[in-house]
Amino acid sequence: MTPTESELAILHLLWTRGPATVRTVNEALNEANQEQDPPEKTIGYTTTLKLLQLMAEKGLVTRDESQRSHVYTAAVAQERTQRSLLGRFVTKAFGGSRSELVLRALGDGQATPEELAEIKQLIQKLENDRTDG
Amino acid sequence: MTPTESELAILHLLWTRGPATVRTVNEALNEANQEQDPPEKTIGYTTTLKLLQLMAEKGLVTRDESQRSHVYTAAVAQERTQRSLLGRFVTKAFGGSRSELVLRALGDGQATPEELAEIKQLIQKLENDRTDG
DNA sequence: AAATGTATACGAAATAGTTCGTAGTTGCAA
DNA sequence: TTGCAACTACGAACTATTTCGTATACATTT
Repeated sequence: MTPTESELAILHLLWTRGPATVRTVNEALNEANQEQDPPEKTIGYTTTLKLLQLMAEKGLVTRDESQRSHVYTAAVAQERTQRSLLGRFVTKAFGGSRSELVLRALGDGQATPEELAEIKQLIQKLENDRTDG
Repeated sequence: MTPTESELAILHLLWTRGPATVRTVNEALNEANQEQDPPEKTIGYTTTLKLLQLMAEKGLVTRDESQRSHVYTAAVAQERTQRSLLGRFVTKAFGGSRSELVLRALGDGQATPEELAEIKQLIQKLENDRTDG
């Protein structure tokens, strides 16, 4: 089951901050929205609640109802989800070419030297794996 | 103006194949859909027509009405559009981390040696630019 | 125990995107 | 000059997603 855009924003919060209540998620979403330029409209509490309820139905999150404030936890793995979304995205936006996507991602001068080094290492490893095996 | 998913599929055709009529676009879309697994439902002619009309209104394409069959041309640059979509995507799916996205894109063994070499070259160039300038 | 604040549940409106039927036009071939 | 095939225009249905109002329950404070 692939998350919608709003659902993804919530998943990302749960992945990075761990399990959370509706209120926590809602506040975090709105904080993130305010940091945008231009800032987005504030999201109502019940909107976030409804989204989390739908996500629970879909199996994207689980919830612990033992407390009055239910606690939601991401139920899909970050890596797997990102891979799947990336696959979709690269198909739609780059005609399936991963390298085109990577070139575009690196090609606007946003990447730090550390990031570049990290990626270079990964490529090295991939090339070695190929010649070894 | 940022294209929807369907609009993007059309833009991609126009970018790679150049200006086209509704019929050409429609047939190309359906060909692409059939190659999928599982194949998608065939898209009706008037659906594609309507999409192109909406895209023209939004300024995503221009059209030449001098012939009976109007000819549509992409009106937004591929690189600029891809950058903008990529920015959105990396924010939503990777919390803004470009390198995470790149690692994920390269890390599943789908990239060919040629692609890897190409990317290595780009990194080299980026690093040189940095030390030079 | 009443009032208040904070929860969940859920229907339904609002919005965005996609799809197509139908009407009307145009060009061409019989 | 009639008929057919292919075209555009456009309203409206349909789907998916997001948003929120309202009802109701629970816990805490007064």
